[in-house]
Amino acid sequence: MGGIMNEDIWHGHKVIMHIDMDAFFAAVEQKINPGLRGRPVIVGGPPDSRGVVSTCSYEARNYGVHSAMPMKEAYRLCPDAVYLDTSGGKYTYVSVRILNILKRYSPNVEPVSIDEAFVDITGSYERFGGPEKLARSVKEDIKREQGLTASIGIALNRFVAKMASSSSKPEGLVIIPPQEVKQFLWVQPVNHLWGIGPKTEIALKNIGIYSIGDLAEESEGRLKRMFGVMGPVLKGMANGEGDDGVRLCTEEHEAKSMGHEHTFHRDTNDPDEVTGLLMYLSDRVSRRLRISGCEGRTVTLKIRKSDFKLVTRAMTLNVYFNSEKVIYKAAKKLLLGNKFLDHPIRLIGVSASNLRKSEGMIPEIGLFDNDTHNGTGKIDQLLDNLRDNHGEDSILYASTLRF
DNA sequence: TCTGGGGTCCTAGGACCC
DNA sequence: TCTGGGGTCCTAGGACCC
Repeated sequence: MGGIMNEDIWHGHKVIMHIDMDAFFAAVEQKINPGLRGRPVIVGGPPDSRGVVSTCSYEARNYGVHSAMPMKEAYRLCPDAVYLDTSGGKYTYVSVRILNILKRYSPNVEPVSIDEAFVDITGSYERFGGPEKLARSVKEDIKREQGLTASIGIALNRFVAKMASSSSKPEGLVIIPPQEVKQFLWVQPVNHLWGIGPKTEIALKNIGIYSIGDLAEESEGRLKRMFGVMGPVLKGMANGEGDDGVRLCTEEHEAKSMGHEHTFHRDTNDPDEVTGLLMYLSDRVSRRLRISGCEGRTVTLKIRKSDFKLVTRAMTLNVYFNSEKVIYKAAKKLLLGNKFLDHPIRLIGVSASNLRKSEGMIPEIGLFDNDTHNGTGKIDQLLDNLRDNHGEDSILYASTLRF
């Protein structure tokens, strides 16, 4: 160590690795079912549904299919593809195994989503012979043990690492040394920057900013006037400045809201159909609250109308709740009180927010007495027990059976 | 082609309190 | 007569990410 040849280009910087699984859901399906290998696989539901593509295999991408594309359009482009529903359990199982692989290389692993994670390898890369050797070893482990490929980016902070991994999918490995961050960023279009979506991209183009390099040169004052607090942050990112702190997966992540939503196969304002779904969604939300030991105080009803316009109405209660009855009652009040049934509805959603951890005590109450301090009754407890022992769909409210 | 479902964060206005 | 300034809570909408 110490010779000029070995001088550490990372000295004084963190070394952050971003791992992104290639076409994750589709790749898992192809791994489980060898008959799907080499074929276009589209995960996201039946081809005639109103959904969008969640993930598709690279074979499907050759037909122009990509994620977030409406299912019906994917079908038009690639009618011979295999269409699959997403099935959470399988993917979570593989995801946990991949996180365990990553933990061999550093304890500082931050899962971003089911198929992505950041790893702070500042303190461990030397042990593996440098960042590149470490990354190659990670990819080999994932390939050998899970039969899947990943793309990896390494840089001095999280968002540059993420952009590095995105820049060479699939099976990529891109390392951006601290000295080369600006060259890497500035030639790219501005919408490649994390946090710049379609709206911001248009606003930036309107003032002549097309590349990240353009953004880096724009005056901070102008950006602040246009984008508020985000303005200067964006300029900083264009110059490679960003958060390099990795949040450990051992740190408890407290959810801020929990919700479920569903799009009807056809728009409807049939009261039975709408309230039936509302009951189902309320049930799902209350169940999630209880499983995670949370209570909420605010119920939000979300309605997407036939014209695709989104409306939300919220109600904050005086008491915390985690029972289906309380959520449903509030959601129904919001539905009827705002006359949402006067016009056809495309989607409804129910969510709970203003969350806190429940107090542990469960008061002694009668079977049909559901009006306890937090709204949890014996019936809910019975349902929880049934589902814990026999599965999530072992019991449903009668009115939810149609779904 | 007609646009999912799970979230987070930010903004802005109004009610209300001191 | 007119009418402050700060703070919190709540609601609604919107941008963005995976």
